[in-house]
Amino acid sequence: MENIEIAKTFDEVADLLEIQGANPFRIRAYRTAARTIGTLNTSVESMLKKNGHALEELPGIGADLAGKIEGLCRTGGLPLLNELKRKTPESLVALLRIPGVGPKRAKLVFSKLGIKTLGQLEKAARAGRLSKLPGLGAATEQAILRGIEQDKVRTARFPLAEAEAYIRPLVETLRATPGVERLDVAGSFRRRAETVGDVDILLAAKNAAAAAEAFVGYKDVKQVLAHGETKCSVVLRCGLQVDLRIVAESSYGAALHYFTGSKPHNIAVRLLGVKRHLKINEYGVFRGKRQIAGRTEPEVFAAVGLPWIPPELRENRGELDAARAGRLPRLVELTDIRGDLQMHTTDTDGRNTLAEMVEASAARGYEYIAITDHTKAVRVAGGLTEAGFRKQWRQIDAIRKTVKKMTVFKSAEVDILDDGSLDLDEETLAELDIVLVSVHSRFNLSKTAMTRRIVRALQHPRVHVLGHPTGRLLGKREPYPLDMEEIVKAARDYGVLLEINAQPDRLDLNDLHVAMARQAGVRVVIGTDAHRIEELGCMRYGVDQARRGWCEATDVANTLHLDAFRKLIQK
DNA sequence: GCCGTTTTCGGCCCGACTGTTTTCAGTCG
Repeated sequence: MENIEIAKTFDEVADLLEIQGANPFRIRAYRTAARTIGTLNTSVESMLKKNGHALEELPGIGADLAGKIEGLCRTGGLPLLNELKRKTPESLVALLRIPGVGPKRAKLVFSKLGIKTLGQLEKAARAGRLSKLPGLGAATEQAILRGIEQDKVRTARFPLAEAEAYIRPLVETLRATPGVERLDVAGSFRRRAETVGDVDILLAAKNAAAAAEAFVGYKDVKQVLAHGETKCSVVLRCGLQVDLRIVAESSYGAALHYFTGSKPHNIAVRLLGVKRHLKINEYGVFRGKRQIAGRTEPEVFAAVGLPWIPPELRENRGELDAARAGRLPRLVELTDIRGDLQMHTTDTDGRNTLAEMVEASAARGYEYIAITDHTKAVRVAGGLTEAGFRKQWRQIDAIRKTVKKMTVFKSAEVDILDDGSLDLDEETLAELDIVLVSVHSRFNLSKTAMTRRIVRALQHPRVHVLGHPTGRLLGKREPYPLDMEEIVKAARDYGVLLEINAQPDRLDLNDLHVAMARQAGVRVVIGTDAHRIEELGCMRYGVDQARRGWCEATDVANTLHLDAFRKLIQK
């Protein structure tokens, strides 16, 4: 059983327990455990194989939950979940998705009206039967109906880059509003998560009411969900929800910390506060009624004895322990990047010529780039034959004579065929400076077969980089099944770099896999996979992902200067 | 259901907005 399945099972247990009105702390225990298991970077099954009691070492998992996880792995089922489903239809869980419907109301409509599904809820709302229930009125009924409509067209989470595009003009509007003194986009956006569900904006203003007005009156606001004195919430036309919080300057740091999250990180920090008899909220750090910190973010951390922690690490995945021990990584930065190791040209499916890509890359100040056009198996991209590459090399040789400041590596994104062999002959492979390999077909192999296929490719002595290792497209295509622990091990054993593909809808490896590679001592390389010159700018999203995986510059191969990088790729 | 530098029992992070219940529950983040 995969970790993610265990996490989903526990979340479902928590949902059903909530509807049944169980002890909130018991519910929280299941949610915490779900998150812990879901973000673990080794599989539970392999942990159990090594040590039967390893699970109990995990924070928030005691004897009981460890036993349940073990049972899940052994039998594939959980008796508690079956028991809960017997009492409460599992279809009720879908009702919790609707804004305005929580566990209490789900239980209420089920017990009073026999409603079990979203469809039945909609019907009851249209018939005005919800507003007759105690505690519900016409306004709530309408809100629920709107929520159901929204749910039908609900777009998935937004890739970070897309959210950025929608938020930038809103932020400019707010900054230009008279009286606005400070403004930050917080939340998962500031943590540089690969996707964001909503966007949190924090600001300090002389005139809070005017700032709130400017926010709810923004031209692209479709719907105002809440409009209070310090808190507003809207949905933009694009479907993105944006929350605004307005605080005093004296609370700004505490609020920035609070709204940056993540929630589990905040809870962990607040617990540290509780141990020191401090109360931490979005207004500051308080001893009794006296505020002792909160104007700046570093003050908040200092109050619980910690140095400032970069937002990308705030996921409660060990950053507090690392901070306490003085072992926070010095995260890689965009300015550390000296080269881009994946890009395409008009010779295959790129939109700019080789010369244009080279010129634009040089303008970014890179020391080196790799031209990685597709090979012939990728027909839709017009992949090159061996002869095609030789023709391209003549162009590169010519460019090398004129472009002196930047090295252009002859490279290719060589297709990994079904059986793990490579889509170029040995002679051509041997003449490439860098061999990047990746999978573009037969995504439906079994986990075992796909893992074997890729490991075999990594064993090839000419291979330097594994491109977009899991093949996912955010919101469009799931990663193909893969035993990432095996892939990382193979990368280490055969000296292959793992790519962080910086395309905003790939970001592949994900943050957890990056951390896994780093822990195994496998270097990553960040490539933009640019298909046009504008996409060379995606590098920063790849750097964000590396930072979320705790990477320092030394963990990222393309932070090396040219000479050191050349040495690294000598196999 | 978890956990322990006050505790193996009795705690468990904290606050805003909305609607409707005339004082607060439910929901949300």
